[in-house]
Amino acid sequence: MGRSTHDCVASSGIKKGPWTPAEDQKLSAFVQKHGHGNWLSLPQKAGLQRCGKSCRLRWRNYLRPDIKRGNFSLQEDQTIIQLHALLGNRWSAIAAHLPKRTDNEIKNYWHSRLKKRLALKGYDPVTHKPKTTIFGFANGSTDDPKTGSNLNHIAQWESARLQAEARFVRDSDLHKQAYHPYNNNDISAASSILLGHNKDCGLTDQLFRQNAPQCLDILRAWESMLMSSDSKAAGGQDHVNSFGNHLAGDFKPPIISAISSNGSSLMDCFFHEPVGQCFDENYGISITEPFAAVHHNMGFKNGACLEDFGLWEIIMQRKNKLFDIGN
DNA sequence: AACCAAGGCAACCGCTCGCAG
DNA sequence: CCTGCGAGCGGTTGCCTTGGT
Repeated sequence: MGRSTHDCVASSGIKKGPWTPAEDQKLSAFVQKHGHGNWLSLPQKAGLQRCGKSCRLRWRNYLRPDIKRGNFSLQEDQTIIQLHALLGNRWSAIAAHLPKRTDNEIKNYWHSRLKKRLALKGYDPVTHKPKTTIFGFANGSTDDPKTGSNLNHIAQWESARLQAEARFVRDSDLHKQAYHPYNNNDISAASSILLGHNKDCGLTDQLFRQNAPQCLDILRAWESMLMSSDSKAAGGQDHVNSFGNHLAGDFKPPIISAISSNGSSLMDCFFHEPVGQCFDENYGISITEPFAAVHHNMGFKNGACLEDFGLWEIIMQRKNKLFDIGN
């Protein structure tokens, strides 16, 4: 649709290839002074021998003042891998969760580093599923009944989270069809809420609150159960505390500590980015707080990872099932 | 020192989408 | 509803750098 006439064509006078510092200077100065306005007419106004599309790309991916360059942090790695598992190759949506990073940079980083890292660990970079399980007891069965019980519990927890995500994505689509302000970034915006980014979403946030997605019901139930149990004497045998106690005697899972110490809600914990020590180094993906509790209390050595215990496969199976149903 | 292969990254290309007329 | 325009997105290309022989 009206594309070819506006694409960069190899016509005379239009320069291609790497940008020179002088060109960068011209473009930056012009955009910062006048705004970009119409990209197609910008090159002429700015005195550049480039096509508008090239200018736009250069500005977006390189010259914009709010761009962060340099190495990706551990947390950024985690976020990219998590979101790629959820969103696939939707780089712009992924970039929406990484402030100051461009979609192009993330895409390049994925192809040059993360994809290979996953492959080296034995994971399919497309499906994020382990190609094989180390101990051969996938599907939730383990030789250790206690461990198996714990893992099932964790799997339920993560399954609930994934279910919430899946349902929210569907809800988000409905909102979009009816009156939602999102465009094709709707999923990323939804995920943004889920992951605790973009605290101030304006209208989006209001819609989110007013329309209280059903997917959060399960979390509210968990939260109320947890809050009531938290007010009880320590050592109660309710669902969640027994989870913590069962794992390591007096150990209090970090998710509970978070609620009592800083007032965060379960929802916050559930959807918030995991803390650094919850990072599963072997897989290179973050895990939620309850996972960390298990991680620490089961005495996992640094070499252990989720799929070692058949857990990751369970989670991904459930996740795929949920999204299949949704679509 | 020269050559080559691999990796990283900026830039390009082709397509799609949303919007306005 | 149709068409054209402008912008955005994801895949691909090609240049430059680095490391190995």
